Amino acid sequence: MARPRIPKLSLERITDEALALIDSGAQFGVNQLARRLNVRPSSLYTHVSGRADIIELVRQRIVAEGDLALNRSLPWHESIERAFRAQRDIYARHPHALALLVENTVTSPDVVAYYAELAEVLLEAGFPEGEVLPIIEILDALALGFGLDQAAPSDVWRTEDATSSFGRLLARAETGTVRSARAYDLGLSLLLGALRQRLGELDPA
Amino acid sequence: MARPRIPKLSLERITDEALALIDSGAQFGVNQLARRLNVRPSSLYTHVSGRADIIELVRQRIVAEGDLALNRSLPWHESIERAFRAQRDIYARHPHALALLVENTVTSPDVVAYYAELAEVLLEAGFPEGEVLPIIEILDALALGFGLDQAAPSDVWRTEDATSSFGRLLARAETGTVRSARAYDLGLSLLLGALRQRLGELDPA
DNA sequence: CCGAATAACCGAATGGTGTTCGGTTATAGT
DNA sequence: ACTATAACCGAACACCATTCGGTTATTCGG
Repeated sequence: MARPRIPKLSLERITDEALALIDSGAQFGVNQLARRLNVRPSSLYTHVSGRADIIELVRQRIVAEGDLALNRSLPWHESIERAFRAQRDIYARHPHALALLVENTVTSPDVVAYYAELAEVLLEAGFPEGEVLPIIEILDALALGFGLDQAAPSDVWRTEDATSSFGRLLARAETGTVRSARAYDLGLSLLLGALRQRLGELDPA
Repeated sequence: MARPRIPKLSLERITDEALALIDSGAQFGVNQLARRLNVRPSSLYTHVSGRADIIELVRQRIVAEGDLALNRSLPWHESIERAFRAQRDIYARHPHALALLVENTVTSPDVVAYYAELAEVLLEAGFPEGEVLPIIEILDALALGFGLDQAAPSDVWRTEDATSSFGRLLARAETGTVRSARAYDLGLSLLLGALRQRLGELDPA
C-alpha cells in the first residue's frame, strides 16, 4: 500500500469533503477529514500544508459559490444591498463555516478584489475618502455578526422567566435562520437608508 | 507534595491568570493556565469543571468590569448609545477574549438581564414589539463584528497593490484599535439616527 | 480530643489533536 | 531503462483536555 494507481486525493476532493464535514455540524479536524477520505491523516500533507490551508481552500470555494459580483449599472445602494444579501446567503448556506473562517486571516486575492470594488462604488457614489473604509467595516461587521449568530441560533438568549416582557418577546419570536435573516435585512436597510440620507446632505444633487 | 498548608488555587486566582493569559495574546489552554499558576493541570479540576467553565468565569469577570448598566433617566437613544459604547470598550480592553467567548453559549443571568433591560428601554421608546428583538440583534451584531475585528486588526485586508484606489485608501487609513473604534462609532450613530427617524414616523410626538 | 470525612494537590494514563519524517511503490521525465 | 518525483502509509512527537487513584492537610462530628 504505497502509491496508488489512481490518486485518491486532489485539492478538489479535499475541499469537497472538508466542506461536507463542516456543513455536517461535526467538529472540523484534519483527522476526521482524513477518515472521510479513506486516507491516513499524513497523506493530506502531500497536497496541503496543514489545517489552515484546508480552511483557506474552503473559504475560496464558499465565496466562489456565492454571487458577490457588484452590479455597477444599478444605483450604488441597490448594488451594495444585493451584494450584502448575497453575503448573508453564503453564511446561511454554510452556518458552521464562519466560525472556522474567522480563525485565519484572509489572504485570498478574490476577496480583496471584492472589497476594492466595494470601495470604488462608494467613492463614485460620492462618499468622502475617509468614510469609505469605515462604512465597509460597518457593513462587514453586521454580516459577520449575523453570520456567527446563525451558527448557534436558537438559544443565544435563554431564559425561563416567561413573565418578564423580555421573556414574552423571546417566546413569541421566530427562531433561527428566518429571524436572523429578517433582522439582518432590517439592519441593512436602516444602515443604507441612513447612508443615503447622509450622502444627500453632503452632496445635494 | 499533597495538600498544601495554604491553598494555591481559588476561583479568583484562576480567573485572574486566565484573563492575563488571554490578554497576553497567547493561545488559551488549560495546560498553559496551569503552568502559569505553578500547578499541574489536573489540580484545576478541583475548582472548575473544565475549560468551558473557566471561559465562563472569564466572561463574568469581563462583563463585571465594564459598566453596562443602562441609564434610564436619559433619552432612549443616548442610553443605548452609552451602553453599546461600553460594550465596545470591553472588547477593546480584551481584544483576544471575544474569540473564546463565542465558543460557548451564554448562560450567565446577568447578561440575560442586561438584554432584558435593553428590550424594555426600546419598548418604552415606542418601538413595536416585533421590532425590538431584531433591533437588539442588529446592535449586537455590530458590536460582535467589530469586537472580532479588533483581535486581528492590522492586516484584515492586505494588498501590495498601492496603485489601486483601494490600496491608497488602505495605505492612508489609521490602523488597529483607533480605526475600529471610529468606524464603530459611525455605525452606531448611523443606526441610532435611522432608528430615531423611524420612530418619529411611526409615532409622531 | 480523636477519628472520619472531605478537600487540595499530584502522577500517571487515556484518547484526542495537528504535524513530521522515513519508508515503499507507482508514475512521469529524459 | 533509469532516475526523479509524487502519492500514500506507519510510526512517532508534542501538544491538548480530562479522569482516576493516591497522598496529605484540614475540618467537622461526637
